[in-house]
Amino acid sequence: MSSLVQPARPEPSARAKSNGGKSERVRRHVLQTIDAGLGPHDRLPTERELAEQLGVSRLTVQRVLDDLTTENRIYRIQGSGTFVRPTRIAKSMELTSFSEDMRSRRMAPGSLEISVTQEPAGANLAALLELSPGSPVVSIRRVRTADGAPICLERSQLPAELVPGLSAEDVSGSLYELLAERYGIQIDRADQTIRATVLDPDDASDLEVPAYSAAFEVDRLAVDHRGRPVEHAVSLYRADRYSYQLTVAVAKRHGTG
Amino acid sequence: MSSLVQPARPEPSARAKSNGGKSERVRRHVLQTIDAGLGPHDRLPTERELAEQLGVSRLTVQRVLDDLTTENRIYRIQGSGTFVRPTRIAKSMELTSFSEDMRSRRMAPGSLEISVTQEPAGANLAALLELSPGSPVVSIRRVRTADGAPICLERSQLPAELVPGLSAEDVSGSLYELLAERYGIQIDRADQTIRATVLDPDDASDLEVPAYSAAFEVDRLAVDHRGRPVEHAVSLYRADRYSYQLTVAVAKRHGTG
DNA sequence: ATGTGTAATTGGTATATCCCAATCTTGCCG
DNA sequence: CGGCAAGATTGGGATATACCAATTACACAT
Repeated sequence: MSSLVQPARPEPSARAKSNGGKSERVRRHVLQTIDAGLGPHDRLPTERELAEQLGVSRLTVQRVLDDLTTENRIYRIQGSGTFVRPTRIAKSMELTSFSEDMRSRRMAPGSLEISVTQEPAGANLAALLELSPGSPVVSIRRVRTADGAPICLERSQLPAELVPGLSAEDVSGSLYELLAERYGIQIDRADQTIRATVLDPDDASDLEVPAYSAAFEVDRLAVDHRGRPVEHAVSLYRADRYSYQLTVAVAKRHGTG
Repeated sequence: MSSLVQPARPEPSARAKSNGGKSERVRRHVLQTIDAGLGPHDRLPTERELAEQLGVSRLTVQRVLDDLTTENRIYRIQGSGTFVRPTRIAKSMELTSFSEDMRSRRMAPGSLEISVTQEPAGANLAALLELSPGSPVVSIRRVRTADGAPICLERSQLPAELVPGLSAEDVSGSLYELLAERYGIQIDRADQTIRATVLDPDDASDLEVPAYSAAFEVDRLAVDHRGRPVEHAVSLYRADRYSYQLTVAVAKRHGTG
């Protein structure tokens, strides 16, 4: 339906530095390297190589790579290397599970009407989770509450092999905490698409609001630190109880290029 | 109407480091210092002082302050000091003006039905812009377009003294670029609250969609690098043409504490 | 009282160096 | 062939040091 759009791009406002700092040179070099031949998940030269090639110290290279990591254009794995992120999406913000989110407002998170089922993955979902089509997937459906009032209708799907023995009682609380504690899976980041929408009568009923009320629809793909997809989720948030507040800032320290 | 909620909080997932790295110690110390007695815009000890007090190198302190800057908990002014940010809101993402946003998708940004008026500030607006009530404020109303199609209805308000001689012809393009080029005002960051809503018939008509269609309402307060409020704006985005896509990530390198 | 220039202060950038931790490679042994 | 251990590779963290750039404070001249 909607044409997906990204809110930001690594094209900072004009702020050319006359001195031509070395960091900028390194940054440009790395970005050119990426834009030139490198595809997603390709490996960049090592920090030590870049430092030597460009005639700067390794720490300077590290700073630049730190920035690019913050901007989600690359990721690093200690002992392995530095790699190109697939799509360069917006900037990072802190990952929020529903439970953390609510607790930070001193509200008690909970769940209603939990169902946990297992089914074979369709083509789309299989692609998202990097499974073969038909692989078993665990589907979790929950109405999330804060202090008992419904806030969010959440449908999560995970590869069944990652969560053996998962039952409905397990997911009355935080799914991410459960993943970490029982299955040793650390969610590292997630790509989210947020849309404004209106609720169809069924979903509205579950959230206890009138049909066609305004809502956020959040589509999320969460991955662990190695980039392995762990969870696909679609959440519907009541607009009258939930809004996004955030601070946006122009990028620091990167010249125009 | 809606209870404002923040999507994130600086409470990273449990990831205690056993070694007790120095960065963590410094981070904790700084955060405690802030939480203890310091209020908004109070000055923190200098980098050199912190380094000496905590027995670490200045560079280590700088890294920690870099992180806290990224997290929008502090800000730094070269030659002056390091200061506490007012409210600790979510994480930063790149600031996007509508024009930049559209160009990054290779769509041509434009404006329709521009009106520029001047009026005295009411109490609320005056407080937001840190003016005395009744001070003159320039109001800009625009229907923003991408490739000619209406996308967003935007109402901006700026202190009149900041933009002398502003006329309707001036704001057919990017307001932020105009501020930078003609008035030397660099927008540094903005606090935004994003809500899901439905369009009332008037606004829907301006955006050429049916009444009560879904939309994003973005409430923005933009400030320059010294924290001086420059613009207050309320924007309504067509949900069928616009969605937010972003990558969220768990915070790096900060232990649980 | 007002402006002006200089010096001190404070954050910004960069270097060289060291060791640690996670990962990957290689080769040996069963 | 499989598995495991040692070593090389690679990012992570920290130090000491030096100089630059923006801001502020203050003494001084007008």
